[in-house]
Amino acid sequence: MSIGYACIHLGDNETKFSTIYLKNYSDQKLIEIIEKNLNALDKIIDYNIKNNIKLFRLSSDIIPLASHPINTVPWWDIFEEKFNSLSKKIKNNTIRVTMHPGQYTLINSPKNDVVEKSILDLEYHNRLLKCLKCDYKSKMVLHIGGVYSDKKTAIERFIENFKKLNPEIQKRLIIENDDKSYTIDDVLFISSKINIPVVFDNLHHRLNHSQNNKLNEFELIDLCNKSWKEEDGKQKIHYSQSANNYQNGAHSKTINSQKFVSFYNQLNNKDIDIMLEVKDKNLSAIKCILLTTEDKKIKYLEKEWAKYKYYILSNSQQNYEKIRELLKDKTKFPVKEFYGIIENSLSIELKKKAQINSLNHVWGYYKKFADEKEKKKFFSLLNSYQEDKKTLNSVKNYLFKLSLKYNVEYLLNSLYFYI
DNA sequence: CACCGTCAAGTCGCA
DNA sequence: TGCGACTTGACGGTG
Repeated sequence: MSIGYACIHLGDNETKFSTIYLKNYSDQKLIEIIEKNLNALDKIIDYNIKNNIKLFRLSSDIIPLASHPINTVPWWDIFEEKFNSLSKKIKNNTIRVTMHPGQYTLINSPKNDVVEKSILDLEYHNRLLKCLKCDYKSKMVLHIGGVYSDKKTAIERFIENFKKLNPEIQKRLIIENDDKSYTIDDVLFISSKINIPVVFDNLHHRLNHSQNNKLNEFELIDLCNKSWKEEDGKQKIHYSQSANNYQNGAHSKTINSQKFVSFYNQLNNKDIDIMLEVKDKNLSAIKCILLTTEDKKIKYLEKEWAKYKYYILSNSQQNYEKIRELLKDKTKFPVKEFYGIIENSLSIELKKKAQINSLNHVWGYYKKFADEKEKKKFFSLLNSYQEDKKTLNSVKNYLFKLSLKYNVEYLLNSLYFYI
């Protein structure tokens, strides 16, 4: 079983993907951006290896404007060497990569041009996976698409258009229930017709399910399991929690560890891959991996603590002390308590006065290095923030710059500037 | 350098 | 008929 995250990586600015707009398009610029993005991907893969994250969704944005006619750059040739080295890393570390074409990729649209463009987009996704020499266990997840005021016909169109796809794409595609139109019943029905795997998404299911189906989510996961064949690899599901309330499909800031563990336990040790959909991405992936690992060593929690500690300190002195106490006994592995306290700190919205206190606190780390000009600048920014003339982020950004300049490692390696 | 409107693409629901 | 939500961050023009 693997737990993974989607596309974006937190905690390192060099792993950010860049893009290009039509207005400013040039081949040269595009090539530079692709190179930058592949290097970012490389760093993300390294991070995933280091943190034992074996499941990862590649961003569709690695190649900007990938299926747009303006882009005629043969990037698969230009970056062949880079792709080869990436593919080795992925393979040697048995990472399963997947992709998820976006909301505009619709093979069941009644409009021909929409379908044609969608097929081009699917071809792009397949091509990228091929460049990385991924086998057919590397899947592309697709939603069914629109309803177009006639669901039955829209489903038929999906099935008919699927049958016309390139067999390579057919072997990669898996289908997922969505939060508005197609329930898990609909998706299982389509799967029964075209014989491809089904991804169960728990949050979409909660927001959109048929009243007739009395099965609970774990029984449905079992049902979906039957759609996965040997050559498809392990069954994959999407797991997320909603940000605020049951009406909203927006994903939560972080995974609540109690809820996750309860869900996980009800899976009864089934060997399936869980793709997390959550705003804090890799952070929640590591959390969920540690919450469920058999390898219960306190050093993993200590490593996590090193990343979180300055943020927690800036947010809650009390929680900071609690965790220090918690990690004293080196023979234990208090993972649930640990993340419980972290989550508590993350949920605290600091008042301005407390924010200023914590900014002052962080400033303490540079005091020794910073010159008079930098000191002046910091306090002027702080003052502007106090008077609502500047945002909190502008002060934080300045401190981040100082961290880079003076290479204050413990702050650069911490999540203080990223969460 | 901070701020903020805008960005390739589709569909749906609602004013 | 047209616009915001979906979900999202990054680009890049502006002041």
